[in-house]
Amino acid sequence: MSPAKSNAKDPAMTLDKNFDPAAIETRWYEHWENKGLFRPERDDREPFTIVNPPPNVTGSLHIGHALDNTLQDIIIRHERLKGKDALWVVGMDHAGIATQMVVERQMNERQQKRTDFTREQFVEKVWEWKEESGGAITKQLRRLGCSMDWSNERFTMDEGMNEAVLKVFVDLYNDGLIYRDKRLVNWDPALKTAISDLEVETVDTKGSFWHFKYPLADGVTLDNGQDYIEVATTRPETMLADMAVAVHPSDERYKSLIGKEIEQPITGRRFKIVADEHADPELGSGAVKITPGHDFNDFEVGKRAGFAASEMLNMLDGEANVCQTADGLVPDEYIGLHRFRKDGVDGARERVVQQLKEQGFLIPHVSKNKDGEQVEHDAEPRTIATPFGDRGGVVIEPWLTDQWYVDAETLAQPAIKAVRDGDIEIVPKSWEKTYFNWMENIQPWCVSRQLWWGHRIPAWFGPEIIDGEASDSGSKIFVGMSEADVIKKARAYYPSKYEIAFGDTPEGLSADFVNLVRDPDVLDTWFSSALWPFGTLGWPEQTKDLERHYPNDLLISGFDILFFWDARMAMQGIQFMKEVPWKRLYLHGLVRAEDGSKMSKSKGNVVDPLGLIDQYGADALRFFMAAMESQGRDIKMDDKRVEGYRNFATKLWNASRFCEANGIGASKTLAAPEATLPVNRWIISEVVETQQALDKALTDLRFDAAANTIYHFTWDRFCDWYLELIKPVLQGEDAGTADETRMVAGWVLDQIIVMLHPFMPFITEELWHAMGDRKYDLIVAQWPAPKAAVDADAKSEVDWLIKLISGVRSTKVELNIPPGTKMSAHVCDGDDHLQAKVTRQHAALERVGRLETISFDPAPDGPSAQIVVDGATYVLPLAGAIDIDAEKARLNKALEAAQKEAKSLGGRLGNPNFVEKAKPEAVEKARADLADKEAEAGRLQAAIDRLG
RNA sequence: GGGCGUAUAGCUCAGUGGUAGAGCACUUCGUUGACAUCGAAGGGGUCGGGAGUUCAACUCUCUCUACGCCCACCA
Repeated sequence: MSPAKSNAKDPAMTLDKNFDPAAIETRWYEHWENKGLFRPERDDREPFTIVNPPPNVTGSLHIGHALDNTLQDIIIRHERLKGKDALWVVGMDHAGIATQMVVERQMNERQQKRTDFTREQFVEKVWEWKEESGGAITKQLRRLGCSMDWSNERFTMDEGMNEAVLKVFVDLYNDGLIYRDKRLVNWDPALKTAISDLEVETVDTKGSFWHFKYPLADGVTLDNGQDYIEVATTRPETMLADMAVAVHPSDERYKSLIGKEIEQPITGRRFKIVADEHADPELGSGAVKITPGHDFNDFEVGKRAGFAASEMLNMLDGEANVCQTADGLVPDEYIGLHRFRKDGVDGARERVVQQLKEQGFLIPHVSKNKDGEQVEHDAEPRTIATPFGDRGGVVIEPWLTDQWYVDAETLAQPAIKAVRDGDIEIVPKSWEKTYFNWMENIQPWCVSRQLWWGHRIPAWFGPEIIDGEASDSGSKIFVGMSEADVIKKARAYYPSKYEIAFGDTPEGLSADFVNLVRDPDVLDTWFSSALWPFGTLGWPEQTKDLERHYPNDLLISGFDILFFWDARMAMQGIQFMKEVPWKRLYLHGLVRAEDGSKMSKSKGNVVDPLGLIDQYGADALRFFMAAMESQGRDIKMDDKRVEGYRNFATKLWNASRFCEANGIGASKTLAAPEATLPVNRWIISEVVETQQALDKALTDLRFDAAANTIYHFTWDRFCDWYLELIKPVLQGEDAGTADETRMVAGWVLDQIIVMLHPFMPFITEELWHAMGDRKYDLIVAQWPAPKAAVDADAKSEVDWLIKLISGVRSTKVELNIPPGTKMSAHVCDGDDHLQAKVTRQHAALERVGRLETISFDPAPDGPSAQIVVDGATYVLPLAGAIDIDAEKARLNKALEAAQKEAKSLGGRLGNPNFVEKAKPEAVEKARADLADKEAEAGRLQAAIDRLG
């Protein structure tokens, strides 16, 4: 059964004259999927497993996906063809922030906002959006030809994954590996949520460095009588929450001031000058203002200075507008201002600078202008490494909040060991160092997000019992798989006089009941995707899939998510499965624009893979990705190259048409046919070598080498030589050899189709069926098993044939002889062996080489061209006038090349050190090569002499 | 500040301890029924600079230069 359409002009031919990818791709994809061929029943076979990095439900296929998924599909199709129970797990990521943003944006367009709805209503709307508009990418992955197991498509928020996430959270909590802590987090004021360190992108931006006088209180002065200490900052607005000034303990200038106080000019707050190593005497004035609530360094300094996190002043609200600090010292006119200039309105930063300037506390920056005159500025211009949220796009604010943290340091240890011990092999190996470096310096992972879309944290807060009575602290935490679970735990905690109730809003406590309020936060999306390798296989249930397919064999991902995803899978996988998630981790690079720059929407240089598929076909795009993927390098986009692989597909198409027209069809055997003709034995040998090279390349994850191997075999060996050489056989009178050749050619074409299938699944499936009736589809066919060895004699004979024909051709071009001219040759120094070869190959020599006769008689006198191949000289008499000078020049060029090589080899062999110290094989080879080259030079010289 | 990577033909890139390869581009020729999305034949590189190890280095080591990326608390 073949869905191939047959609208060929020639009714005897199945294949159209032209190959049109668009005409076959959809058809074959639907065929495979409908027949369930992406996951054939193979419970008895060796499993092979890859999980696909779940794309965002909001996403659409970009060029990076095309690369990532092509590579995975090549591997999974290869393993499937090798007969394994190949499983490629697929699904989508709920992408908390991204998805919530998309839905909120849609609401904004309708003049609505998230907070117009209840949380439940909003989440319901997100689900609706997901059902209607989400997952466009899954259709696009199908267009690329990816053979993942759609029948078990997963979602990071489906029931099974929810279960897994819950259990992981609860177990980690019970083991003390998840905890709640109050500390500074990266706060995104646009999204109003905490984000993890990894989601912060530091960008160099132009900023200012302001210098201020901080007046010393109580009439204290420096030795020089100065009544202030100079501090400098890039963030003057944080002065509203300054709690100290730090100087280096050994800084002589300020030693006397340690312990003395500052009176902050705007807030009037008094605080101490403290000694701390953090202050760098070399930098600025050597004194640094300390804002523990709004700076990561200052937070640490503040702790060392004796402030508890709960005492640290906060002056910003969730949207980074100024709010009153706990001590009430922020002047009213600042309350509500944005942290800095926004929408053309000055913010706290500008206001602070202005006020201090007016009060005389600003120390101007002095610089020289073009004319050498001194000019004063408010601040020194400076490049500042500024943190931005990777989603929200605004400057991140270090903000003091309570959040949930994963003890990544503990989880990292076995994950580090797994790579060290080789339980996980990272390919290319150079990434190991990056992995170790990050893992060994890993910080607590902030996993709570102040969003509505995501896995809600299974933690409930209740009043703490103090002295047998419920306090109003709300700081007692219950973590459980369900409310029932939590009730049980709460019951055990609270004295029996208390009833326990759940409520979403804390109510005033009555004497006889306590409210448990669920944490409103959700988990970081990466928290759930970290469980992908086992959560998708059924965990926490002990399913058969889990048993068979965990650990996965391989993970392919871009290096850009090594920390986000790969490393966290390693940690969680080992923690919960006691085994690594995958045996190998392959990291590929980025696909860059043609000019080498990073593709980005803002630059407008994004290449749409679907456009390339439309233009050149999915097969061509896939082959491009494979051919360009060499380990450890980014890929530069190159349309011309994609076009080249489209041409390759066309070439194969036409070769198949040739076969079909000549009665060559589907092979009946898996093993190579028995063959007698050298050309057939030769091509079988080439298949054997190609298959070995291809398997090795794929095992080594050398996609480029794999692609090039099959490309060159198909085009250079099979099309350019084999098909040409068998033409005379197919049209010859000997029915026996013609039949043998048809068998062999059909078998070789089958091997090509199978070996090429992982790279170009569509055209190969089409050809597979077009070439004859098949018992099964190519996608589940068998990988080549030629059961044949390389035939050295056949190889040597065909190599000679190719050299001779090539020699004749280049001679003609160089002597300006029309290529179609038929010639005859006389052999000098030929032996019986050569005579036998000539006899066997006379048809090919005549048809392909245009040598009508090859005589072993001496050549007649007269003008001739001469070719030296493998120890014999072929003299080609020329009918017309020969350009003697051109022929001499040609022969001389060859002679010089041979002499040059002979000289080099001779020189090497003349060096006693070489003969003594080099490997014997190397010496032996040099001797043999020298003999060959000298003989060749001799023949060429003789040929030149003959010309007179 | 630390780490990693890359520098090979006009362009994009492979490559091996023993005198350099591919695709595209370029030149010349070609419509003998698979293919002009093609065929044939060519031109083109002191393998970033320097030093070292070695009989031998494009390949190993060091160093310099240029570019790229990642991580990091310089107010």
